[in-house]
Amino acid sequence: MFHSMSSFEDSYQRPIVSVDLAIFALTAAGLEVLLARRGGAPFAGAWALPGGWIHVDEDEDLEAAARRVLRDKTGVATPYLEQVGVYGSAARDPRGWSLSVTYMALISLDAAALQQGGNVIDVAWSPINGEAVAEPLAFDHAAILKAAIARLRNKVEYSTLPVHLLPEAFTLGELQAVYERLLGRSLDKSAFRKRMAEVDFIEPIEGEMRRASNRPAQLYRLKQARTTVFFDRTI
Amino acid sequence: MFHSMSSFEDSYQRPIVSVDLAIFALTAAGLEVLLARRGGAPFAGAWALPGGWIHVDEDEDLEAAARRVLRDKTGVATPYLEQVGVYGSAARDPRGWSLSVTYMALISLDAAALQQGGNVIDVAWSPINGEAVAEPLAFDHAAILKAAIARLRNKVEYSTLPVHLLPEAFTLGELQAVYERLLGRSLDKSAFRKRMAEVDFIEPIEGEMRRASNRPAQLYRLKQARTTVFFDRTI
DNA sequence: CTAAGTTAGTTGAAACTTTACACTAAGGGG
DNA sequence: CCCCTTAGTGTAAAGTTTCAACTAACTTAG
Repeated sequence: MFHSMSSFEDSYQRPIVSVDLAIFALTAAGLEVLLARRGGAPFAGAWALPGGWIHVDEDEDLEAAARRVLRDKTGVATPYLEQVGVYGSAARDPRGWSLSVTYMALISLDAAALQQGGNVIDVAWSPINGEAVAEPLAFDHAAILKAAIARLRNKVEYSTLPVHLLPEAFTLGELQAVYERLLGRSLDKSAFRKRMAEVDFIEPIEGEMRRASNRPAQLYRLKQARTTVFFDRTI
Repeated sequence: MFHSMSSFEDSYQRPIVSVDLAIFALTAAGLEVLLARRGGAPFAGAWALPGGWIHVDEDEDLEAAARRVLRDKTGVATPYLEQVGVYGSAARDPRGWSLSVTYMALISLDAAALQQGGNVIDVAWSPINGEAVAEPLAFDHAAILKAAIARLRNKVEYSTLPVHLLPEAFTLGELQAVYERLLGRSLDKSAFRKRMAEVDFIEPIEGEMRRASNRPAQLYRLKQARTTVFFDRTI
């Protein structure tokens, strides 16, 4: 916040700062991340995490900047948003010492309406394979994405975070399926339900059921929007 | 990483970026954090987390900048260092839209040799009481410190992180005492030892014992420096 | 030389949790 | 109206944690 010669504070060269997002959704194919194809240099034509500069006169704070990027690319206004970290070095951007403040967002696919525009010539979902995506990514975005995937996968083990990949109303079976797809292993039904009941973060929607050619299932919703609860054991 | 009109990229006003550190150590009084008293405006005379600008021509990356600040203030070269987050907004610094990249460091008190200099008129350890420090802090450093304390306290529950508050050689009794002081509750000796053995992150130093007027205790060291292991249950 | 005091390190029974799996429930489709 | 499927619950066996007591090894006091 201060340096060794405060009268020189504005003569220090400032790094470039961007806000970049790893926006995750579950599709039929599995976990996918939203990528944007760059229209201009550097890395013109390459895929990258969607992002943008901080608009000093428009963004109140970092999270507002992240929400603006998310809204511009997906049309989604209030998803789960979490800071993953900052990546900064002299080498990561040919234009100079730069800094990427990275957020991850979890959205329900049915809420997204992809948007192009700006300096981006294409926007698309890309399936995640292990800890990466098939396309080579601009800058150090492959490393950033890897960190975001690790964070997401890790939190699945001990939190209610995956609920944000589902639409507002969902059944316990659907929630369990989300956990199982993210973890890559199957879970015991009764243990899963006990854990979810214990942390008390969802509530049944009175009288609403998911109907199919079998016993109907109770629909649930999040108790307080945007809350994540942590278990004290792994799931 | 890119914005809506790339040819304007340099006309966007860049935020101010600093790297600030919450440096923790355990003293006889308990958990303390290192504070620096500001010599110049803004907040001249106020206590703040030690920090500095990124030196674009000197720091290779963010962590190098954090290590430089740590070395300058404490003389410590290779402690445990972890990024806590970025705090950025239009309002947090009167000089304009600014960004604080915050790290927390855990050091063993006996390794530190406090250093003044630069734009700082005093450096001192301040005891942590609950989730704050007695002194009012400059900028939003109280909120940043609160987040760092929460992160530390939380990680004590399920990781081997507290080991970094001890000197290189320590006994299991000393390690348990660190956990107990941070958690504010006592732990069962046999359960504690079982957990530590299970995650296999320390090793006995052959033939070295802590001697006192009682049965001598085996000294241990970290197996690989700077590694933190996570338990899959709370301690 | 020995007894008392202190902390190190181990052991085991009882209480509690988790796991695996089987069971009952409720619908639609043939 | 039987069969199939998925929802939701129950329970015995296996595994973990807790609590507390035990043995070990040293110093100091007498």
